[in-house]
Amino acid sequence: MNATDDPATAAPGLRERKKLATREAVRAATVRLTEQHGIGDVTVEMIARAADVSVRTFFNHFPSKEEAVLDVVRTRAAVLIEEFRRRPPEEPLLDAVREAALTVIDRDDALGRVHLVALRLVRDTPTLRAHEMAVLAEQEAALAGAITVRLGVDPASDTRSVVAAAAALSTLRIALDRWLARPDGDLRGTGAVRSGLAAEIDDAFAALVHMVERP
Amino acid sequence: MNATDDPATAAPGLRERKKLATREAVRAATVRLTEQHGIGDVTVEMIARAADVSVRTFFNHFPSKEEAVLDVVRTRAAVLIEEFRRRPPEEPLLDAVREAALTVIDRDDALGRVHLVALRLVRDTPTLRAHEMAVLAEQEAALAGAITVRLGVDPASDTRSVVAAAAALSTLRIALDRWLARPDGDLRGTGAVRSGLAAEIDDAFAALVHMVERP
DNA sequence: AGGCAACGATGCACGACGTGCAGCGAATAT
DNA sequence: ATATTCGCTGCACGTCGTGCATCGTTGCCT
Repeated sequence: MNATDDPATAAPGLRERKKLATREAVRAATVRLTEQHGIGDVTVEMIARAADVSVRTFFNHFPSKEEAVLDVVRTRAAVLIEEFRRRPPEEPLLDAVREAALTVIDRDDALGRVHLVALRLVRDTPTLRAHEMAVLAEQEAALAGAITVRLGVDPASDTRSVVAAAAALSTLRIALDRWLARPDGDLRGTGAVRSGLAAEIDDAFAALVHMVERP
Repeated sequence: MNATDDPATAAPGLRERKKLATREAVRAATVRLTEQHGIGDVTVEMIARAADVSVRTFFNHFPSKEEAVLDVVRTRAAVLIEEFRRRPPEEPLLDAVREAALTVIDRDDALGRVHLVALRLVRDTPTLRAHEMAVLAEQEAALAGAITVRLGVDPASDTRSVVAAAAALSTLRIALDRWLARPDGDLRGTGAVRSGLAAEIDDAFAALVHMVERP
């Protein structure tokens, strides 16, 4: 056990850093090769060679190539929920979701490029979209839990939270898709990215409200 | 070519019927074995033996065991959209979706038992849930198209239809899940099934409206 | 009826996937 | 300095999914 600090805030240590490094190398190689050849024509062996690790090591970090690409999505979704939890409780639900999403954008805006490529891959490749939906389904439960806390209702047998979580995530997904479809909104400065995506989110949420209010 | 009739309404012919029969046998065997051992501990070879076909034949009908189970979901979703298309255009959107869903229930209520088991399996098995989400993502596009037609708007660059489709399917999925969670609502008469599910659907849609209107 | 074309079922081969297991060597704790 | 933890690696093995050639049945045509 580390003598200096709590494990969460502690300096990662060399071992940990190396581990993270290889994981990153594997992830990057997967995204790059998938971008070049399409996920179907990439073998794990190719990825391993490109990342300069053994095949076995690849599987030590990810259960499949798809998951390696999806790692971005999973992380983003987790962060989104985390941010949502710290929004002020008096804020309207949809606003809280919206702001949480924008905060996520601001956070890894600097990472940018690689993430964008991965997100586009997920958006355009059927196999990856399928896996994305699976990830979102997992996070739907987590978000629903957070909403029950926010509303102060009984976690079990509460329909509202689950429906709200599902609707919110679906809407955000569509907004992100639409934004990714923009031909130019690639490597803008931070401000442009945020405002561009914010516009799409507003648009999508407006559509949701419109559907309910105007049958 | 069949001399008597249009191919769609024509008598299927022996070949076709045999094909359907084996497909059904395979599907049934998959569901049954999965129910017994869990999808993880079932091999395609086991299924093939149980259905009395070759392994190769299995893959001629389904690309994986998961898809064999998911076949129910895929069919139901397709029928749902078909029914939605024939709802009167002046009907409110959510009502149309609701009625279409109920019509689907009425349709294969008689098939009942096997379908219920399959749906429960999908609901409880992570792997199958993931595949379900993938199927729903496909159907989301189809439903969005149908909504586009209904609203008479431009299919491209219309956010409302996609958002509406996603929200509707998510809500229906949750309603179905909740209904499947009922311990007793298994093999009731037609009326009970319909009303039971109808109640869940109303509940879920109400939750959706509630979320939007009461932030 | 008889022969020909269409088509589903089958077996075979092969590459890829994913996991359990054991050994090695570097990082870390004592 | 020594013991221990832990990530990386190679190996073996069962399973998956597909292309290909073949066989037998069904359906169509004259």
